[in-house]
Amino acid sequence: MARYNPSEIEPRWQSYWEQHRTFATDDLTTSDLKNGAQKSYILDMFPYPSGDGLHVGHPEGYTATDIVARYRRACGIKVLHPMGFDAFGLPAEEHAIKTGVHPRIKTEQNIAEFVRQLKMLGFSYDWDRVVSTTDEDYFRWTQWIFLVLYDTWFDAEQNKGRPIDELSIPASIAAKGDDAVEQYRDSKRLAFEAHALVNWCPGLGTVLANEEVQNGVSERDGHPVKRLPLRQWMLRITAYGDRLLEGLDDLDWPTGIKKLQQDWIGRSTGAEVDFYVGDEANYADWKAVRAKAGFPETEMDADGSAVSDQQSLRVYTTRPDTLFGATYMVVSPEHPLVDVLTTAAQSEQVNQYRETASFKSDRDRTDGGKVKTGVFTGSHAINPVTGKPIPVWVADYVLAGYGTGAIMAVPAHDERDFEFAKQFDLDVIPVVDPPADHEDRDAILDGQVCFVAQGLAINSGQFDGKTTDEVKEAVTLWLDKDGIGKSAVNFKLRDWLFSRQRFWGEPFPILHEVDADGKLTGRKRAVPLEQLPVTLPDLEDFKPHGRPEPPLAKADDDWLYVQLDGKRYIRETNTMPQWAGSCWYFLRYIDPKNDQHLVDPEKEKAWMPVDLYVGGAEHAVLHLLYSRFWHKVLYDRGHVSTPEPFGRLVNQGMILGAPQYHLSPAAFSGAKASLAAMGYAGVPVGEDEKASVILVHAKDNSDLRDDQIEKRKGKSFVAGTDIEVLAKADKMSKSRGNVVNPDDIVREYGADSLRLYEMFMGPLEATKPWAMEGVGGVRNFLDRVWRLVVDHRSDEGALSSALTDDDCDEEQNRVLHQTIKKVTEDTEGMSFNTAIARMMEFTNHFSKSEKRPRSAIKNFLILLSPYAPHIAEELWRKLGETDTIAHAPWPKFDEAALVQSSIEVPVQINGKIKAKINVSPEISKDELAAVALGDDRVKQLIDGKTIVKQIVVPGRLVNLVVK
RNA sequence: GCCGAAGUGGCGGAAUUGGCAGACGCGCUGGAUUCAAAAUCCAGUUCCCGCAAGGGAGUGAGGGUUCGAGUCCCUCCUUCGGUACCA
Repeated sequence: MARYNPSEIEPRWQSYWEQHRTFATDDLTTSDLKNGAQKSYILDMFPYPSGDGLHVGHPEGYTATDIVARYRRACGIKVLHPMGFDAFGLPAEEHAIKTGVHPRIKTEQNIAEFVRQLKMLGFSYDWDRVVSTTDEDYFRWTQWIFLVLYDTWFDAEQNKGRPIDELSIPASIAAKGDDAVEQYRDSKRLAFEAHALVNWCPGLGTVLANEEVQNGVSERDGHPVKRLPLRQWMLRITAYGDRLLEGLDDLDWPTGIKKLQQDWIGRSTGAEVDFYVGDEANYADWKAVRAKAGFPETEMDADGSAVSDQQSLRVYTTRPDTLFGATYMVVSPEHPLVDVLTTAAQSEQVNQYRETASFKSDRDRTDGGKVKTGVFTGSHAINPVTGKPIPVWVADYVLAGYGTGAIMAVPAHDERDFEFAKQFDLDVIPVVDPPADHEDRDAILDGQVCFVAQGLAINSGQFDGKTTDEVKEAVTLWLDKDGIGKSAVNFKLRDWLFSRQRFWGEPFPILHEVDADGKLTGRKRAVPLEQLPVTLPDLEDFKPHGRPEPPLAKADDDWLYVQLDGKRYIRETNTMPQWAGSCWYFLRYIDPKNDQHLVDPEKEKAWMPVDLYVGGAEHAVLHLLYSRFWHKVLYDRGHVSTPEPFGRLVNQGMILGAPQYHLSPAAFSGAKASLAAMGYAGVPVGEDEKASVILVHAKDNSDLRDDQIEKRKGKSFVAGTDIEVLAKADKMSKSRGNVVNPDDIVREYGADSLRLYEMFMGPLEATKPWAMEGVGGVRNFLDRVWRLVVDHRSDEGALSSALTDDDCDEEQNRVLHQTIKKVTEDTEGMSFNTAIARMMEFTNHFSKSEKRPRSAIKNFLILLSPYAPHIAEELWRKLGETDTIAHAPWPKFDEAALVQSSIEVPVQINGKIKAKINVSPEISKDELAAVALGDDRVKQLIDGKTIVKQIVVPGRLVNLVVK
């Protein structure tokens, strides 16, 4: 058979690469780099090995990186291009609960399937470096890094993490004894324990991840989810807020992703202000004390909430300039001072309100109807600048976890406060005068409309007439001097809740001391490093035990209890979240088998940072932020050499299903009968406003074809009817029936076609719909490439008789070198779609040639090889080469071959193209103008008119402006 | 609501960044080859008027800058993605 047959050649080359270890990573040391070697670490976001196998979205990014990796190798650059699996996670555990099969078994099966599919696509990974986050050899080091976090405190002065034993202990604490010292240390560690709310689902008897809770009910069975406080491990990512923000500046990342991270970190500047809430009679005394002693530091409790002096209520505001307009205050329902503030008369109402709020999830509180609720505490605070008493309310529009959990409300200049004030009829005092031309100025000054922008101060005593910025500064200074306020910085970023009450995750390497009666003493210690990893216990079954403790608590005492240095300990039973393993996997690829270090420092220095990181935008914030955080801690502690892990980041766009014909549910029910008569049925998808019905053939649920739709006046209708439909491409999903399986594509068209098609669809970053005809299109191209070399009519696979050892003619040479140039530039710029288009043009040109010089074809095959490696290898071999094409050096283009003896230049008259002239490419400006004016058609058109202006751009165009 | 990305033929998309709009592919039309088909090859294919030569319009809408705008500026519309009271 002489036909192009990918199902025969692809597996053959895949096993060739595997046997010859063609893509084993080159050795690389820092001295190689000093001697001029170039390196490139090309990384894919590793997949979660789901039971569904690979979908077509995976190969998109993987093909892109594979092309770059193969291209750079061909350019002589040392390449590290690994793959692995992010294999901890819920689905395997759910599967285990259902079937009793250990998650490890299911996970290994899934990984094996992923590996099969990845190999089937011919990616040039170094398979010797595969890691899985679930391997004990791997998570040993995840636990090790956790212990680094546990052993680190953040020195705000040096702005870096330091070993905990370098933390100086205040004398007052040292005086209280060892336990106090240890508690003090614990309160500063980057990994610390605190009480936080978990989603407990009594119906399922299990704790749920946030993703599993929707609208306050369990996503799986619809049971309501309760929020329970549980002891949790937290990571102090907030300490690195500034560093994470500043680090973004030097990264070659999409600006959109940087912005998302900036917004997520959410740094704001403003002031903290204390409002006196004590007995009015003592206000003067309090002020006097403050003026003398100054503004006390905000002290944090072990769980991160602010400690108060009980006499004052501390707020955070970004608009200290509006302090004169603060007409009431609000504290969050969880605020520690609520009980103190609530008067006896109000206590029933307040308690009830807090109770209701405690059942609401964060989502419930913030989602849905924006109607604000709240209760008056009965107390008043004193506005420090006006000296007037203002009421203090409890309301859940103030979040406990941000700022101080309390606000001064300035309804005239804050939308939320304004809304609340209108609802509860509270005072609105404008203190910022909008610009005179503001359309609502009168209403704003009358307190009828809220104004949040900047202006000039009014109703603000000595500050009247100053600008917002001036007042901000002046008020903050004034408060500072009186010891009742201070400038402050806040982050939206919260500390990272790091523990999960699940089985299938990394166990924490932490031991809690127990006394002789088995009671916790409150003391804990790290598992000694040489005892890592802490492996998961063998459990009989994985069913939830009905209590909100982690499943590991069900383990045998053998696992659970540890004797160490004469003391008895119980193991930590929480497990780490799925993010943990993915925070550092790129380091392990560099040295995957090292059992002494997480990564050999010399190798780490040679390969880091990652030069190209490709993955979906869904990880824009969390994964990338968490990774950067861990990396900075490892950097501070000297374990890695770069402050940032990922130099360049590219987000691949989503691949949508093929367009389908939709109509609204109402339209569908109206037309149901007539559609059924035509053999059509509807598949309802989406919910609420997004609900719609997809039209399909009733007999096999297949989508309608284009010829079953007709277009009239720009609208689409079911052919022969007035039933209007809308063509729309959606995310692939089982319910829509638009999922494309890579196995099917490889079987029908071949892996090279799949790779090529996904790259040809459009720009890598764009969202684009799948079209099966497009796969046929690139397959056509590969067939043509095949016939460039092989005589497809011969049974023995003889080479095409057009092949010759002659040199290229001038035009062939130009086409070849233009192709080399364009493919090189586009591959470097990751514009794969246009590189492929250029290769198609090459193929079209040489297909037509009677004579096809072998040298040109070979050069072309090298250009093609990163894109369609199997066919390139096969034809390379057929042309007599004996080594793999992967070892062929990337061709260079010859600038001289690109120039044409004559080029066509358009001549415009008043901006419209009227003629074209053929000139030499080197023609000067004046000559070009002369040729243009000498052209017959141009002469004719400007005859009798005056040339007002002539624009001559050599090599591009001539434009004559005539009157 | 806010933030981000994007709107170009029947479809996916090109366009050296202000210089020939529609590269390349799909689809479609016609032709060659064939007993016939598949496959292949050749030609055509933005729309409108015209037999043609040619003319006119045209990159979501409207305005502007410019000799010249898909590209820059202003206003608006639509779609997709993200986000959700962060004081």
